[in-house]
Amino acid sequence: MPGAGSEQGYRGPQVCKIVGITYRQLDHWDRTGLLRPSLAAARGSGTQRLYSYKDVVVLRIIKQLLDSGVTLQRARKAIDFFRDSVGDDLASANLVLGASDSVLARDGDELLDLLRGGQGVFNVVPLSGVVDDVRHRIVELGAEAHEATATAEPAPESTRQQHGPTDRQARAR
Amino acid sequence: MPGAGSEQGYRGPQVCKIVGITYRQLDHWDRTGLLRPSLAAARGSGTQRLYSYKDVVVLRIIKQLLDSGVTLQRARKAIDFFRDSVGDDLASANLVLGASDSVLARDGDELLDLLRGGQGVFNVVPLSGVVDDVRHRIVELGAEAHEATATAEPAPESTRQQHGPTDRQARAR
DNA sequence: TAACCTAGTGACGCAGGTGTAGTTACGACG
DNA sequence: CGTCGTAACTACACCTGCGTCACTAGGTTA
Repeated sequence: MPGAGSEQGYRGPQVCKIVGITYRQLDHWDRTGLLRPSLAAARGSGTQRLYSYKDVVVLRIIKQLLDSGVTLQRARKAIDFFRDSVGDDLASANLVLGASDSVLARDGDELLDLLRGGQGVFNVVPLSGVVDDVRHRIVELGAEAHEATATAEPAPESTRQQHGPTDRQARAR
Repeated sequence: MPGAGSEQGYRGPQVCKIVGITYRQLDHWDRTGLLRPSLAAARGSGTQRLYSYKDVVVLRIIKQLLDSGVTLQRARKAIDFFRDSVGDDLASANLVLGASDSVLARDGDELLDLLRGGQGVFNVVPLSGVVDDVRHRIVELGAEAHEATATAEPAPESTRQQHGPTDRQARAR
């Protein structure tokens, strides 16, 4: 076991443990384009995928969507939207999925407006919760998964930026 | 076409139009126990299923869940909960589905508490919206679907009961 | 009673998502 | 340079949720 530090990002099997999915799923999601490792793709049997910290968060979002009974298809659309409209400030708001579109709601009021306005079903993903969740899971496994502590992680504090009085609201589809 | 009034409830193909699903789906959902017609079950090729008004509303809920990308599996659990905990006062609250349990949230505050408290994904179904929705759809098709105007319908007004200051909150699983 | 319309039934098939298992190949170490 | 561990690849199979289509059987009307 060589000294950690040279590696960046997380490798496939490790990601599975952190996120709580099977390797088969991770593989399938890569091949079908749901989410491919942004640091290093697989290039044959002997190689290995390398996922960034953000990748892990996104994967965890997908996992939670699945757990709550959302289709992979719907998750795909949600992730597409997420990638387009969320920058590096993960945990900034709530991701709200309607029947045909996705929205970012910054605070509770916006959320209530959305829920009151539309007559359909909404799937709500509290992003900050997911980010905290991922952090905990990494720490818990940290003892075992000694190597590959990511430099892609945006430093332990910076994720905590609270939402200001901005009223921006992205929308897609 | 005999004078309407002798019949009660809605027959299969009609329900499909109102709810917006295919006959195959309705059939499948009956056979697999998701929702069977509460007024009359099918008893052979020549017979016909008879659905109550509440059945139609529930079916519409399922349909909207599907549209928003929720699995049939999850919908099954949701409907089980719905049947157990919602009486005849449909449209009373919001049906909130978490990863492992279902909840009825009466007002916006309860909703926000739920969303803030849990760190998972939530699927929110505004029941009053669904009831209105069904009503409109029946009216729209009413001109064409002349027959079988249900007596199971709880009279055009009585559904509108507003939620009082009660703080009951059912929960399952 | 024969002809029809309507609605439920059965069999078949397909696609997506995933488990299982065996195979292959990179990279490290002796 | 051979061996080994690990991770990715391939093939197969299964299960759910339907679409399609041909078939069957009440009920009604002629």
